Amino acid sequence: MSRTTLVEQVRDELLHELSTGKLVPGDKLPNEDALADRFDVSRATVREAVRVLVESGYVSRVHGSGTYVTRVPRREHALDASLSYTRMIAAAGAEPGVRILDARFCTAPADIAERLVSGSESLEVLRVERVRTADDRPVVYSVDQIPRAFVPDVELDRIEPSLHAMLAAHGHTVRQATARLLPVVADTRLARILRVRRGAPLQHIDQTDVDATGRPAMVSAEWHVPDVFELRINRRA
Amino acid sequence: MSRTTLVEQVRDELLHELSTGKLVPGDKLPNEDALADRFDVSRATVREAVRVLVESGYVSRVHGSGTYVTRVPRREHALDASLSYTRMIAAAGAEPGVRILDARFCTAPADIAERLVSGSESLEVLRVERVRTADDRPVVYSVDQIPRAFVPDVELDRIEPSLHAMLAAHGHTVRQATARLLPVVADTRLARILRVRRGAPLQHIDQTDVDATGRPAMVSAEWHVPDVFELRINRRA
DNA sequence: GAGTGGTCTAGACCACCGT
DNA sequence: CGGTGGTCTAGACCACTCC
Repeated sequence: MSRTTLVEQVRDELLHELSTGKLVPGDKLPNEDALADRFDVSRATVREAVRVLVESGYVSRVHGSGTYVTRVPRREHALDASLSYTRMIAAAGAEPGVRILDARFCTAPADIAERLVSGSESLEVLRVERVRTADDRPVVYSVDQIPRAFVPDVELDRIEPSLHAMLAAHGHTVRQATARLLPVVADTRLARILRVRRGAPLQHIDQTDVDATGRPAMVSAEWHVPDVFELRINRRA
Repeated sequence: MSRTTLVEQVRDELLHELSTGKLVPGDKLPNEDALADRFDVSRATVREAVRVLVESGYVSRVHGSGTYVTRVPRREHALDASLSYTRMIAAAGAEPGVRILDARFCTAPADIAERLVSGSESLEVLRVERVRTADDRPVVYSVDQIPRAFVPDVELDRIEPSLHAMLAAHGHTVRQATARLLPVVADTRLARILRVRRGAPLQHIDQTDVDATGRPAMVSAEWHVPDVFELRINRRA
C-alpha cells in the first residue's frame, strides 16, 4: 500500500527536475519508453504523469516529435483554476477578510429559484450578503443563495466564513461552477459598500455552483473592485 | 484505418445523450464496466472518453460512488474553452464579421516586448487593429501584436481574417493563453469605435497567446461590448 | 459486503515527424 | 525510414462509498 501512487512519484520527480533547472524551457523530455524504463513503471503510468504536467502547462506534447518543456507555469489562482477568493487574495499577497452584512432565510426570487431547482416551485433559501476584504480594503461584495434544504441546521448567527466549507460539511462539495462575466458601473449603493466612486467600473460575476452529483448548490452574484487583485483565466484552444 | 478513434466514438455518443436530454444534470452514468460492455471497448477506452467529459465539465467522478452529470453542453463557447471569437459569435446565433482598421509593422512598446521575449531588446512586431462585428454591430475592438519574425512573409494588405490561422500556417499553433480581465468605462475613442455611450461599461481583456513550444506568439488587448454576446467561463475547484 | 472509480501492467499496432 | 507520441486491449488489484 504505497501512500503515494507511482504516477505521483514520476510526476514529482519530473517536477523536481523542472524546478531545479535540470530541465529548462525548450528542452526535450526523454521519450516515454525511456522514462518507463528509468522509473521502472509501465508506459501508461508515464503517460498519466506527463498528462498532469501537460495540463499544468509545464510541458507540451508534439505527436511524432517529442515532449517539450514550455515556459508557461500554471497560474495557480486563475478564475478557472480556483473557486476560493480567500486563497486568491492571499496569493496576491494581501490579508484576506470577510464581513457578513446580512444573513437570513427567505423565499428566492423566481429567477434564482429556477436556477436552483428544475421546477418553478417556491424555494426557501439561505441568503448571505458579504464583503470580502484584502488588507481591510473592500474587494468583493457578494450575495449568495443556497437552498435551505441543503443546509438545514445552520444558525444565522453562526454562519461560517466559507460557504463552500459549510456546503461540503453537509455533503455538497462544490467542484465546479459556471460564471457569467459582465462589466458594470457602480451605482450609489455599490459605491458606498465597496468604497469606490459612483460610475467606477466593477467586474460583475453571476455564478452557479454545482455539487459533485450535479445539483445546483449555490447561486452567487458578485461585484469585484478591479486592480485590488487581478482576475485571470487560462484559455485553451 | 478508422478516421475516428474509439475514444471519440464513445465520447460523442455520451455527448449526444447529454445534449438530447437523455442524460440530464444529476443523472448517474452507467458504471465503467457497463459502458465498456455496451460500446464493446476496453475499460481504459471508456475512462479516456469520460476523462474528456470530466475536463469539459460535463460530468464529475466520485470515487466509490459513480459518475454524475453536472452540466449540459449548452454554451460550448465559454471563454476558457475557445479562443475563437468568430465561432463564439456564430454560436450565439449572430453573423460574425471582422473589419481591419489598421495593420502595420512597428517597434513594440517596452511592456509588450517584455511579454513577447525574455530579454528587453527592441522588438519588431506586426500590429493589427480590428473590430469584430455580430450582425454588423461592433462587439470587440482589438489590438494584436505578433513578433515580426514569427510571420516574416506577411503582406500588410493581405492580412488573413484569423490571426491564429496565420500563426498556425507559420508553425506557431496557439494552444494556450493567459487572460487578464478588467472592467473599464468607454472613453471617447472607444465609444466612437464600438458605438456605445462614453462612460458605458466595457470588458477589457489583456491576453498573451502561447504556441506549442511555449513561446509567446501574440499579445492582444481587447475591449468587448457586454450583452451582445455573453462572456462565460467554467470554473473548477 | 457489494459496487464503484483509481491505479497499474505488458504488451500491440497506428499516425505523425523529421532525416 | 526510424523514432516519437496516440490509441487500445484484457486483464489485475486497490481505495472509496454506501447500505
